[in-house]
Amino acid sequence: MNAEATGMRRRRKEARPQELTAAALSLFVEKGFAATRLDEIAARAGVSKGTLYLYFDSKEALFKAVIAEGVIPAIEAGEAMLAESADDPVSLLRSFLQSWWTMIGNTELGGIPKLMMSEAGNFPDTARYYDEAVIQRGLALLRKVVQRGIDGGIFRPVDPALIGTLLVAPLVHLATWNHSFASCCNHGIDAQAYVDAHIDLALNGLAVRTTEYGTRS
Amino acid sequence: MNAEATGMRRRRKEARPQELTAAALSLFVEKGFAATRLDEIAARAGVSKGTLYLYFDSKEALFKAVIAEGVIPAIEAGEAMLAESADDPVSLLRSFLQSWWTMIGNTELGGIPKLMMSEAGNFPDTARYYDEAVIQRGLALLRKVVQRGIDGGIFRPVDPALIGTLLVAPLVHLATWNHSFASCCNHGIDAQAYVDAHIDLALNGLAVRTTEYGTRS
DNA sequence: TTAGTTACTGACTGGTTAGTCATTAAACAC
DNA sequence: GTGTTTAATGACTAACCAGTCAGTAACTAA
Repeated sequence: MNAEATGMRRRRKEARPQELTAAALSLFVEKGFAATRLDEIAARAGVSKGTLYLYFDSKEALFKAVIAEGVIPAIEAGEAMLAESADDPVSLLRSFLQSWWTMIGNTELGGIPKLMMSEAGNFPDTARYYDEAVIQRGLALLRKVVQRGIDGGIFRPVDPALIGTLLVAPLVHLATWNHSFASCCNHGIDAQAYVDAHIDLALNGLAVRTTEYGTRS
Repeated sequence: MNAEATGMRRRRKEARPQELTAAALSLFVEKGFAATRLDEIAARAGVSKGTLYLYFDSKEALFKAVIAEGVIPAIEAGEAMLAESADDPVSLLRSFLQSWWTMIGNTELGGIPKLMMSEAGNFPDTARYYDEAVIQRGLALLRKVVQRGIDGGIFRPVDPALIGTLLVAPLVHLATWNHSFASCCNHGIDAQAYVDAHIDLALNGLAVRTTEYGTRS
C-alpha cells in the first residue's frame, strides 16, 4: 500500500512546481483559463489547493509560469538546431517544420499556442512576453532559412516578413485543432500525412518555376 | 435630447436579439466566454441584464445563438458563389480565398473561429454543430475546386482531404491573430499583402512543375 | 524519544456573477 | 384621457470560487 493510494501526505518540494504546471497546462488548454478551477488543477496534480499557493502567488502567476516553462526550452532547441546546421535550405526548412511538429506541435506543448491566443486579451503583458520570446525569435529563424534559399537562387523572392507566418500557420492550426475540435469531431486526418503535405506544398510553392499561370495578372 | 442620452427606455423587440449577439460576439472573442460578464454584454448593447433574459434563456444559449447567427449567412454565401461560377480553377480558388478574407476573416465574423476553438472543449455539442455546418461544408467546397484543377491537369494530384485545411489555415491564423495578439503586439503586417502572398504561394505549390528538387527523397 | 521544522491540508470567507422577479414606464386600444 | 399590455429595469439571491490560515502529519536532528 503506497503513499498515493492512501491519504498519506508525500513531501516533494522539488517536483511540485512542475507537477502543478503540467496539470495546469492541460486543463487551461482544454477548458480555458477562467473556466478552470484551482481545486481541479490541484487534484490532478495530486495535492490540495493550499499546496498550490505554497508555490504560486495567484492563479495568474500560475498561468505565467505555465507559459514561461513550456516555451523557453522549445525556442532554445530551435535556435541550437539552426546554429549547428549546414544543410541546404530545402532540407533545412523541411527538418525545421518537421521538428517543430514532432517536438512541440505533437506534444502537450502544442496546446500553448491555443492557450496563449485565447488569453492574449486578458494577459497582455504575458502576450507581449510570448510574442518576443517565442514568436519573433521563431519567425527570425525561419526567415534566415528562407533567405538562404532566396540568396542561393533556389527559392523565389518571396517577402521574408510574411513567409515565416505562412509556413508555421498550418502546423499551429493542426496543433490547435488537436486541442479543441479533435475530441468531439475527429475527421480521421493523419497528422503526419498533413505535415508532409504541407511541407511538400510549401516547398513547391517556394520553388523557382518555369510555367507562369499562377502569377497575378 | 434623444432616448439614448437620457435614461429613457426604448422598446425595440425586433432589433434586440441582433444587438445583443453582436455585443456578445465581440466580448466573447476579446475575453473568452467565461471571463465575459452578462452585465457587460448588456451594457454594450445599451440595455440592462434583465432584458438579455427576455431574449435568451441562459448565457450558454446566448453563446449558441452567437455562433449560429454568425455562421449561417457566411457558409450559404460561399456555396452560392461556387454554384454560379464557371471560372477556371486557378482564378476560382483565388477568388474563393480572397472572398473568405474580405467577407469573413477581415470582419467581426473573423473572431468566430478563435472563439469556437477556445470554447470547443466546453461546448462539445455546439462544436459538433459548427464542425458540420461550417467546417465540413467549407472544406467540401474547397475540395471541389481543387479537384477540378487536378482533373484538368492544372494542379498536381495532392490529397483532397488535406488540401482544404492547408489552404484555409493561414487565413484563419491571421484572423485569429487579429483578435488576440494584434492589440498588444502589432507586427505591422499588411493583411492584404499576407493574403496575396499566401494565395501566390499556394497556387505555385499546386502548380504542375518541371524542376524536381522539392520532392521527397 | 523527543523537540523542532516544514510540506501539506481543507474548512472557511469575502467578493463576484448567473439568473430571478416585483416594479416601472412606454406603447397601444378605445 | 383612461385602462391594458408588455418591453425594460435593477435590486436581489444563491451558488461558485480565488485566496487564507490555523492546524496536522511527515521528516530531521539531537
